[in-house]
Amino acid sequence: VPLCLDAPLCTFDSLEGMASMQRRNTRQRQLVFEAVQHLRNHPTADDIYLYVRSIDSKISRGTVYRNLNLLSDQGAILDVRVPGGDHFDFNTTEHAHLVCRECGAVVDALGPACTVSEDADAQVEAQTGYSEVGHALLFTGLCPACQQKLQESEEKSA
Amino acid sequence: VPLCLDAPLCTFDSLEGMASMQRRNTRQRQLVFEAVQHLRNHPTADDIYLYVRSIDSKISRGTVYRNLNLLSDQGAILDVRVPGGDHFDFNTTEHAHLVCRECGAVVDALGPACTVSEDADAQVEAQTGYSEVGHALLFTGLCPACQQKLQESEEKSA
DNA sequence: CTTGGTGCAAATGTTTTGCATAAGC
DNA sequence: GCTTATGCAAAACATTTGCACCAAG
Repeated sequence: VPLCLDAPLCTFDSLEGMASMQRRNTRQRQLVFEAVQHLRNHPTADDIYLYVRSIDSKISRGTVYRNLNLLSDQGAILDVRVPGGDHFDFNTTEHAHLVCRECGAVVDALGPACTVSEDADAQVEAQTGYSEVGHALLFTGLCPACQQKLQESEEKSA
Repeated sequence: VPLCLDAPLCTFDSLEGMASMQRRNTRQRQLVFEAVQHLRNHPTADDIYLYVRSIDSKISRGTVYRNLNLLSDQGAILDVRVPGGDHFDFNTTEHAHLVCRECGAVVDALGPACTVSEDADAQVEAQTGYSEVGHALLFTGLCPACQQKLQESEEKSA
C-alpha cells in the first residue's frame, strides 16, 4: 500500500512541539528542512547545500550538515546512510532503500518482501543488551544506466 | 541455529578455484586473509592493518585496503558497511549486524526475526529494473558500555 | 619476461569542528 | 542579554590512487 506522498509528512512548525531539546527556529534550518521536502529524490548533503545556496547564497556547508543532523535526530527527516555519502528523505515512515553499487543512485525499495519483522528490534535488544535498537534494510544493485555503461565497456574490450 | 564457527568457512587456497579473475597469490594478500580469519570480532580495516603490521612491518595501508576490497569482491570475506568505517567478517554466510550508534562497536544480530524474505532481492529487481541485487540488514543501538557512559554524564549535568 | 602487486605519499571526498560574529527568544 | 546558531576555514577521517619498483607465475 503505497503512501500518499503529495502532502508533507510533517511541517517545520510542528517540530516545535518536540520540547525535549529546545532549539531555535533559524531561517537556515527552515531552508534546509524545506529543501528536503522539495528535493524528493533522496538528495545528498551536497545536493541540499547547492539547493539552499540557490536561495540564500551565504549559507555554509557546515550549517547544512549541522541542520541535517539535527533534523534527522528529531525525526523530521530521514538519514539514509549508504556507502559514498548519506542521502536524505522527506519520507520518515519505515521503508527500505536500494542503492546502485556503481553510481550511488538511491531509490525506494517498496514491496511486501522489503520489510523486517516487527519484533526484530526487541529481539535484538533482548539478545545483546543493546538499547534503543532500530534497523535499516538496504538493498544494493546495478541501476539500469550503469548496466548499460558496463555492457558497453565489456563490448569495447572484447 | 548458530553455525559452528570453529573452522574457517573457506581457505585461502580454495579461492584459486574462482578462475573468473586470475589473480596472484601474494604473501600480503594471504596475510590479510589470515588476519580476518584470526580477528573474529568484526575488525576495521585499521585493526587488520595493525595486525598484519605486527607480522610484516613493511606492509602498507594501501595494500591492506586493496586486498580487503579484492577478497570481499571474491566472497572470501564479508564487508560490513557501517557508518564510521567498514568492518570485516570471516563469516560470509548471510547474517545481520548490530552497530553501536555511539562507539561504532559491531556484533552479530542473530535470531529468527533478523532475516529478510528470500525473494526480496528478486522482487526488488522486478520492481526497479536494477540487476544483481543483494541486501544488508543493519541494526543500530546503544551498546551496554555506552549506555553507562551516557547515564553517568547525565547524572553529572543534573 | 610479462603482468599484476606493492609501498609510499599525495590526493580525494565527506563530514566535523574551533572560533569569532550574528541572531533568536 | 544570555545562548544558541552561523560562516568560514581548517581539521579529521576513511579510503583511493599515481607512480616507480618489485615479484609471482
